[in-house]
Amino acid sequence: MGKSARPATISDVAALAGVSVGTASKALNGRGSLRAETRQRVQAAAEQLGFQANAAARTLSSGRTYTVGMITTDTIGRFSIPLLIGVEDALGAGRMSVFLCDGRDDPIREQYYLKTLLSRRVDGIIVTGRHARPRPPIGSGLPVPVVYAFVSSTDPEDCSVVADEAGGARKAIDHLLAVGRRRIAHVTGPEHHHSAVVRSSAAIEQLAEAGLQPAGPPLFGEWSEAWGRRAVGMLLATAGEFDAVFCGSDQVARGVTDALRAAGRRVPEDVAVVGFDNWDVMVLGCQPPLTSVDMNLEGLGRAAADLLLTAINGEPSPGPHVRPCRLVVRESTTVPVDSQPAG
Amino acid sequence: MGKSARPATISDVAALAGVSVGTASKALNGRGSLRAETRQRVQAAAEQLGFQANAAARTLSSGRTYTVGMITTDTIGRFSIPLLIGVEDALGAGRMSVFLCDGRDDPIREQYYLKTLLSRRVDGIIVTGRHARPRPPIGSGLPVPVVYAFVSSTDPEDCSVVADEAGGARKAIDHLLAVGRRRIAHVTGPEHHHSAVVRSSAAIEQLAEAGLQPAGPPLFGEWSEAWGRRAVGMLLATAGEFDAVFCGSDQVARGVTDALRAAGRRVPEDVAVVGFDNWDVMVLGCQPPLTSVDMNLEGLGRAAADLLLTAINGEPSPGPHVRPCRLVVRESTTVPVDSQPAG
DNA sequence: GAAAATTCGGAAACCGATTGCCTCGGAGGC
DNA sequence: GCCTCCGAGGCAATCGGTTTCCGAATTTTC
Repeated sequence: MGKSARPATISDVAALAGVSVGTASKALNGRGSLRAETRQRVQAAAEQLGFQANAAARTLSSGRTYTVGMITTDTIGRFSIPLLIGVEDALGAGRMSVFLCDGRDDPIREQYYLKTLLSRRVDGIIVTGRHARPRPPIGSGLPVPVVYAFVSSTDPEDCSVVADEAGGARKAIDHLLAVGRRRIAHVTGPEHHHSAVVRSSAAIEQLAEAGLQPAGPPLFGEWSEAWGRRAVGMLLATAGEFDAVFCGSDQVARGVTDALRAAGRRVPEDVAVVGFDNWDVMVLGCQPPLTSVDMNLEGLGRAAADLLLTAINGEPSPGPHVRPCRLVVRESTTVPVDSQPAG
Repeated sequence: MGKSARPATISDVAALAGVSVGTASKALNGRGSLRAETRQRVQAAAEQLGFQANAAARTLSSGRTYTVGMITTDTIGRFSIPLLIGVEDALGAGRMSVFLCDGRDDPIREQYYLKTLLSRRVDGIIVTGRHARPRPPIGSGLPVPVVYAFVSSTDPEDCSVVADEAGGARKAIDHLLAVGRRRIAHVTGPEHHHSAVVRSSAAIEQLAEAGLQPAGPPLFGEWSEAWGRRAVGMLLATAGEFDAVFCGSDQVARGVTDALRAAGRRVPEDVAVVGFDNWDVMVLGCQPPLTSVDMNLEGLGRAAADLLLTAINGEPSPGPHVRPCRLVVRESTTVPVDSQPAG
C-alpha cells in the first residue's frame, strides 16, 4: 500500500539484464572486460528497478563502511553545530555518512556509543565537546583513527584540531590597543573553565607585552549576560577609570554593553567592548553590534574531517593542530565613518 | 603501533572457545539449546577478545540495520538541536543509531542523501527543518517509514509531528488577558513565514473571542531584535495606548523589551511582553526574563522517534500529530511577589 | 537392555555484493 | 587446418554473522 516492495538486489538486476550476478556487478562498477552493449543493458536494468547497492553487503566484502562516528562528549549544543556542519561538509564530499552520538557528559554513555560505533565498523571517529579543556582519550589502541575537534586529548600523541584561543585573545587586545585604548578591563566566565583561563591569561600577557596592566584584576563569574551586567557594577564601583572591556564570551560582552549604556557610558565612545565566539545572535542583537573573536568552528570541523580522511587513508597526523582565530570588528570598538548605528 | 589488530570475528571467538561458529552465535545471542557451561565459555572468549559483532554482517542476514536517517531539509540550526536530542534520546533507548544529513535547503542534496540512506538500508527516516511550513514529501512509495518532525508534509497521509503553534499563541493571549491586559499589540516575523502567520492569526482570533481587537494591526518584519526595536518605535508613533505586546519570537520580544525600556516604559508594569520559542539565551538574558511559549521541541523529537519505531514495527500512524505548546511565565508579564528582579 | 526421547552442538545454507579464476568461442598466425 | 591468444562473461569463493536442519550422545522409559 504505497510502500514499494523490498529494494531490488543485484540478482534482480542481473536477471532482468539476462546476465550473471558477477557480470552485473562488474558492469555497474566498471570492472572486468565487458561489451559496451552489455554494460548499458545492465545499467538500464538497474535504473529501471531503482537499484541501490546494499551498503552492508558491500561493507562485508570491502571492509570499508564509508561511515564515521561523531561523539559529542557533552550535549550537542551551540558549539557543536558549526563543527557538525563543517564535518558533514568535508565528509559529504568524500561520500561518507556521519553517525551522531550525544554523550551527555556521561562517560558510560560515551563508552556505550564507542562500542556501538566500533561494532558498526566506522572508518573513523571524531570526538568533540563543549569544553575546550583537554580530556582523557576516549579509548586506547582503537582499531580506527580518532580525531578530536575543538576539544583535545590529554594524550599529546592523539590527533586534535583546536582553536588558538590564546591567539584570539591577543588579537582582541591588539585591536583595542590599536584603537587607542589603554585602560582595559577583563570580564569572563568561571575561573575553573579552561577557555576562561586561557583567554584571560593570554590577554594579560599581551597587555604586559605593551607595558600595560589590566584595569583591575580579571573578573571571573559565569557565561551569562546577567553576570556581565553585575560585573559592570563592580567595575564602576571598585576599578579606576577604564576605556575598554575585553569579555570572555559574547554573552558576557552583551551584558557588559547593556549595563554600561544603562550607567550612561557610551559604547564605543567612552568604553569599547570586545566579545568572544562571534555568535551571530548575540553579536548582531547587541547595541551596538559587537566586535568579537571568531574561532571559525566550521573550518575547524572541516579540518578535523579532512585529517580523519587522510588518517583513514593511512597517513595519520598525530598531535595537536592549532588553528588561528579571527577578529571580526564591529561598532562596539569603532565608530563608523559615515553612518550612525541605527536602532 | 598502538593500533590493535583487526577486530575479532566470531570465528576467533569460536576457535578460542573450542566450538563451531554456529554454536558461538547461539551462545552469544541466547538462542538454541546449549549447556550453561558452554555458553559461559563462549562468552568468556568473546570478552577476552573484545568481540563486537560486525553490524554489517548482522544486517545482511537479519535485514535490519538498527539505524535511522535524519534529514534536515534546511541547515542544522537552533531548532534542530533540541529535536535531535529528543530523537537521539528515544532511539538510543531502542539501541538505534542516527545518520545525520544536512540538506542545506538544496533539493538535490536532499535527494542525494535520501538515496544514500536507502542504500544503507536505514530502518526509517525522520525529516525535519527550520520552517514549519508544510513541504512536499521527500519521496513517495519509499521502502521505509518516514516521519516528519516539526515540519509537515503536504501529503496529509504522511506521518508528521508538529507543534500546536496556534494553540501556543492562544495560550499567550489568554495569559495576557488573565493578568489584566486589554490593549495587546502584536509584532512578529516576515509575512511570508508560515509560523508568523499561524501565530498571528491565532492570536487575533483569540482576542476576538474575548471581544477585543488587537492594539493596531500586526506588525510583520523579521525574526530579529533590531526589528523588535524598530517596531516599538512604530507602535509608539502610530498606535494608541497599549499595555502588552505579544511577539512572534523571543528575539523580537527581546528587541521590543529593550526598546520599551529605552523609551521609558516599564516592563511589565506599563507593558507586558510575551515571546515565542522559549529560547533560554534570549529569555533569560532579557531584562526582565521573558514569558514565552515553549514548543517542547525535545518532546516533539522524542514523539517523532517513537512513532517511527512503532511504524518500523509495522504499526504506522499516518497523518499529522499535533502536540501542545506550553506557556512559561516569567517576569515580563508578572511582577514577582516578594522579590524585585535583579539586574 | 533396547527403543524412544531429549539435549547438545556441528554442518551448511543464506543474506548481497565483489572478485579472482576459468571456460568458451571467435579471430588471427603459421 | 591447427594452435594460440584474447575478449567476454559465468562460476564460485569470500566477507561475518544467523539460522535451520540433522546427527551424535546421553538420558529416560518400559
